[in-house]
Amino acid sequence: MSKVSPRRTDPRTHTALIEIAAALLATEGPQALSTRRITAEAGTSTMAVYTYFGGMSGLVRQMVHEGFQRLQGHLTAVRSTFDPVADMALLGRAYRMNALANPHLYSVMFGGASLSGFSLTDDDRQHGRYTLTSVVECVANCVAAGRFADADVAHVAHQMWMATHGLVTLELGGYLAAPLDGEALFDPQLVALMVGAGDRPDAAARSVRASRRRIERELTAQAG
Amino acid sequence: MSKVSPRRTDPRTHTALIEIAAALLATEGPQALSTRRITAEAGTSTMAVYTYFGGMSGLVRQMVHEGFQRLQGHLTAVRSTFDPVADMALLGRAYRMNALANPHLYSVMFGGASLSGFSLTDDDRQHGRYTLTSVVECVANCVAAGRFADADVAHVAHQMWMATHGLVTLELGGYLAAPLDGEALFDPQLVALMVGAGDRPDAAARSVRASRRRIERELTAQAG
DNA sequence: ATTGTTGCATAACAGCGATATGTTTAGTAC
DNA sequence: GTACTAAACATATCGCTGTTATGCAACAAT
Repeated sequence: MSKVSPRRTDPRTHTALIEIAAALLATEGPQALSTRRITAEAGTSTMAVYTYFGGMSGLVRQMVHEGFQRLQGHLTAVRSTFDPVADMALLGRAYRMNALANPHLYSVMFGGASLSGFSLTDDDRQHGRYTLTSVVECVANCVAAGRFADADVAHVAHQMWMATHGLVTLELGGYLAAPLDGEALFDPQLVALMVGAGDRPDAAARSVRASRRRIERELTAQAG
Repeated sequence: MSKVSPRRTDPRTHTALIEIAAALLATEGPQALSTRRITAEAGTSTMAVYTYFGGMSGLVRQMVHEGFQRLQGHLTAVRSTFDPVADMALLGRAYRMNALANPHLYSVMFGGASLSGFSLTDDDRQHGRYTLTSVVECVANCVAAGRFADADVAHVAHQMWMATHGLVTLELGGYLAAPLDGEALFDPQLVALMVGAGDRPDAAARSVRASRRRIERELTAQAG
């Protein structure tokens, strides 16, 4: 049982490969993702992809996991306030902004876009389902505050997720042409669903509208 | 000015290539779509793809157009009845069934899944937007029948489309695990949106539930 | 210093879409 | 009926892809 610790991998190369791949995916799209492009920009040989990730699929998987983590970070960054309906609007908007900021990555994460032979495993999807936990909590807050009808919380959260996901994916697919763009459709969509969830129409519209100030404040704070 | 009509293409080979490609996409997924696989099964050389479609992108584009045509056929097959809200539920269900029957094709049509270098053009998307016309008409019927509030018809139709599209894409992506599968979520999702569109909650739930008989009848009629 | 284990570069392989080149074939003109 | 033309199509090839076999270099343990 001789324990031999041979040459170790360089963690900087590991992160560099992921970052280069993510940048390539974001700027030039899925077509540009190739072992040769990535490793050339990283200054290594194509073998690095295999020693560090076991292949192209492994690298894509790491990117997807980071994408899930970033999304979750954006969602948990939305604080719970006295107005849970406005919180819900902010959650949806954060979800949409994250998707618009990384459209190709979002497609791989949720759209099922097969990228270089990569396909989601059930384990990967489990990371993605954490998306829902923030929404479930928010719906529970809405019910607790007496704003939503006391329906199945998980069902309502799924409705919110599906509606926002549908809006985002159609928008990314280019199917929401001006002047009916995603921004103009986002509020009515959320309001309609909230009304369906038991909120009174005028209250839902008012609270979504009222959340705009928080939204703009947080966006400018993030940019500055 | 001698008019010479040279050798013409064989329309049977044309349709055969598309059908083989569609079958391959449906059974083995996007990875199986290659000029060599398709032409080998068709008994021709790879050049056939280029003479008939100008390349792989052209063949995929033809498949997508046929997919749009079939979807439109399924939607227009939903007849308008005295209950436009139930019609809306049937429209959504037809949309979902068509997507579940051809998941990979649906991803290419709406998910923006880049397939062998193919990407949708604005012209292609215009075919896809015809999806909305059936929904717009149905919403207009709902408003005319006094079932929906007199809001922007196009906005409401977009909401219906986005919600159904979101449910379908998440379902295709494997994100709706049992027991919260798409079937269990479909009705609540539609009811919530219809309530948000101005329908009374109990009436919306009742009409969606009432449409089940028509749905089952038409499905069994289609199967038999 | 020797040895064992691993990182990683080089070169190669099978498969991909696309193309250049040559052959075959169908349709017209005479 | 024959000659001609232009497109259909096959063959071979190119540059690209992910992947792998091979070999060498580097580092830890003994």
